[in-house]
Amino acid sequence: MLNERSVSIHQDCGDCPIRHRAVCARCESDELERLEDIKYYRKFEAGQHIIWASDRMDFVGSVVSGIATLTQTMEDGRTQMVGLLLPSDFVGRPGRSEAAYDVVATTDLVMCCFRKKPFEELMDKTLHIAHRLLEMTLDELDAAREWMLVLGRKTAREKIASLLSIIARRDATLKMQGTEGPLVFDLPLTREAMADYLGLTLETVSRQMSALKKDGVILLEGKRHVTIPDMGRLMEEAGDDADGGMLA
Amino acid sequence: MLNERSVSIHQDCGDCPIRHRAVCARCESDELERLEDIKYYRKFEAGQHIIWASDRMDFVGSVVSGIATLTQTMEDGRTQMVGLLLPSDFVGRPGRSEAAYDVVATTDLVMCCFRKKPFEELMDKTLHIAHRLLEMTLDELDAAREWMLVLGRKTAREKIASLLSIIARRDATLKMQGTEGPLVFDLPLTREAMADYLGLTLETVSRQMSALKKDGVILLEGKRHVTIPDMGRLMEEAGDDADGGMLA
DNA sequence: CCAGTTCCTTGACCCAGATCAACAGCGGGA
DNA sequence: TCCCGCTGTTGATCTGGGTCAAGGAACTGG
Repeated sequence: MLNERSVSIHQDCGDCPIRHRAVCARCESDELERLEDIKYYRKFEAGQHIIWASDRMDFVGSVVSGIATLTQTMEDGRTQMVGLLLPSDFVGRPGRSEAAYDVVATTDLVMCCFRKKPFEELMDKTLHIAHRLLEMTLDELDAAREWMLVLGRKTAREKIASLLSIIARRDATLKMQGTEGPLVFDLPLTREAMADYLGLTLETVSRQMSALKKDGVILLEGKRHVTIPDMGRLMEEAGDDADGGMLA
Repeated sequence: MLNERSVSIHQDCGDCPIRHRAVCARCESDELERLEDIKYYRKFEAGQHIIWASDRMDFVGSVVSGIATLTQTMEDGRTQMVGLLLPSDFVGRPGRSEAAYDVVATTDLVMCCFRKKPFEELMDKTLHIAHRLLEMTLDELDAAREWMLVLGRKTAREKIASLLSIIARRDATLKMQGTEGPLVFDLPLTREAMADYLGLTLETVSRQMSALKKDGVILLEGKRHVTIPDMGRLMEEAGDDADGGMLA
């Protein structure tokens, strides 16, 4: 609401950058047309709340570009990030009217939205949407469970390495490159956001980043620009020996 | 496999105790008949592995009675429980052939199974099944995220209180009673299993159980029989002030 | 009845990560 | 230009929960 831009961008679904990964991925052209009828775009600025926990939610949608976080907060202020939303990820929960978590844009962000009611009606008639959403939800559930292992059992160093390897891998798939050569990317998160994701304090995050840098596991240029010379090494540090647990 | 009983129990779906909560909950009688054609029961003993992580999985199913756990293990033996499966919960992942986690029966257990292939085919034609499964998966995702807050940000005492309140609430709904009066139940988990769920050691679990008992938050009779005189008090101890985060 | 198991409890000590604190780098606005 | 606010780093110290160790209670089979 506040300084959100009601945008009149309109993009043809056929040219959409997330066409083949989002909730609409499996739709045929006629189904896509019906989605196109009810879709609209919204733009959010970095730092802006997209949804407030326990607010009424009357839309669902897909992240088109930018990054958002899903966050839970206790009364005394302790916060835990419970999801990282990248382009093509789905926001919202059909069949529930209240939002369960805060959704915050960490970068400037564009969403492709649908009003909840029409989307639900369309989903009831369109197996391709229901199936794709089920598949995406199952992937997210796997990712959440992977993350439970990180939170419950890994050391601070392993946690940092796990987060870096997840971001690196997602970034690589987004750029359509393999994970053999050195990987280079910009961290989309502040040290505090990383801490909230990992169940640590920002001081510990900073210290472990410095330690990984000193040990040559990562290279740091400025605070955010990361180079990973050897992905295998990083995964060892994460305790994920080679096979690698993925996060949606 | 080993000492599993290939059972010839056959139950009419109409009389099934989980009829209204399981993946088949929304099915009409004709849809139920088709499910009935492909279903079969399997019985597992307490302690027995139902599924091994990374094994080929060629069936899915619902827990009819008993309790099972979903567990992840690192190479060095650190383990984290990532799910607690109660009657009506669904096991398996349509569209994936490898199991992602170990599934272990913690009590004697009966499952209503479907071979994966026929189930998937049926799901493709039956919206009521696809929708119910989506709904259940979304609930599990909420529960997993709720649990991420517990693992990442709560103290040992809060973790124990959280687990107890979840078990107490589930038990109450199973018995169809409210959460006003004192709640009485038997813990379905050993101290070690509780520790694996909470990301603690069994010693810490034991100490905190003793502390909660000393402070009158819970009453203990033997090691497993728990009475909760005041549910509100327990939820305060869990840091969930009153509203209460639920776990599927 | 006893020996062996499994599950649990309790104590003593230690350490990884939290907490408290000082400070450095770096835009951005007037 | 200087100042301010934000993000990040690093040091000193503290502490919650881990680790190691010694038993106790209940159950099982011989």
